[in-house]
Amino acid sequence: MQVDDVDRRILRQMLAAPDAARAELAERAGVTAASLWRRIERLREGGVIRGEEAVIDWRALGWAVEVSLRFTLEKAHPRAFDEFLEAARAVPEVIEIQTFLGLTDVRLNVIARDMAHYQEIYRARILTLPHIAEMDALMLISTLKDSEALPL
Amino acid sequence: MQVDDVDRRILRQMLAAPDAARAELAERAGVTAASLWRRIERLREGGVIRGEEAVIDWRALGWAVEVSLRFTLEKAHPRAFDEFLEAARAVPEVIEIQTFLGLTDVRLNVIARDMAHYQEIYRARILTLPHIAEMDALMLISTLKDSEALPL
DNA sequence: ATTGAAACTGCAACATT
DNA sequence: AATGTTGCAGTTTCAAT
Repeated sequence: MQVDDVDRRILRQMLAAPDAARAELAERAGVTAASLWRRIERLREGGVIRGEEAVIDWRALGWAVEVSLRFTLEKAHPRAFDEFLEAARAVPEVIEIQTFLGLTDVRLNVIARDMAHYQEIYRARILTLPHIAEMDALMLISTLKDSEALPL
Repeated sequence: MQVDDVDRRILRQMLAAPDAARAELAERAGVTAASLWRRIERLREGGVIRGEEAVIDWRALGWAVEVSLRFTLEKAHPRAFDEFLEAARAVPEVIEIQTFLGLTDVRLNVIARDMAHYQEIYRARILTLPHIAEMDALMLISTLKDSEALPL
């Protein structure tokens, strides 16, 4: 899909000021509201903008623990990937799933109310996932995203 | 912050149908539009809802490669963390930064236009980051998020 | 919780460059 | 082919009740 400088300016503004009204975004990006609207529409259709998502702070909601788990799967089994992913998806506390090319096959992010709760989820719902060959875990401390310095 | 069942229902609906109009969300959550509005306002103030973000598909924008890099830092140096994070933040191609408790200290997600471009960024901007003791890299294939089965 | 008024948004038709 | 102008129905915001 064709994306020009104006589109990039709009995207940059959308990321920098996510809650701004469309009229304000148009002004910041230096286009009229109608033009902005048409371009956003095009970017949506072209798949560049997937949608607008509410960003939830799980910690504020009382889920104090987030753990990042890496898995290597049993490659011998032909359906290992599919079965593992399907099972992981069904665990409510798994809030993110990524697949990779490399030593590690899958990464899951898991949330829990506290460490005791995490242990519970870990034993009952993570270790029971099928086709795990190896895994390791890291406790997430903080996430930083830079909406200022992006390659747009 | 105090979050009741109605709040949770609203959050669930917001995650399940991010682009739905507020009026529709109100109906789905079984509250009036005014009530929905007040509750969303409260959840924002309480920090549970951080904001609404445009989700960008970097691949559709022409950034075909995304790599997840894990770093262990030189613990000897007292400012290693701060200096590493500051430097990482200044790299436009670094689109996500997370810090951990565990063997690995930091994870960066880096995007590039193609593999050649990635090699360039890797040599010029990643390997030059200060205080790296160890690192490993994984190429991201796909991200799956489950808005259906969340612990709400 | 309901009503209502003002502001804003999504979308379309048409003229303009 | 993309932009700006205008217009309007529908939605959101927010205060009064």
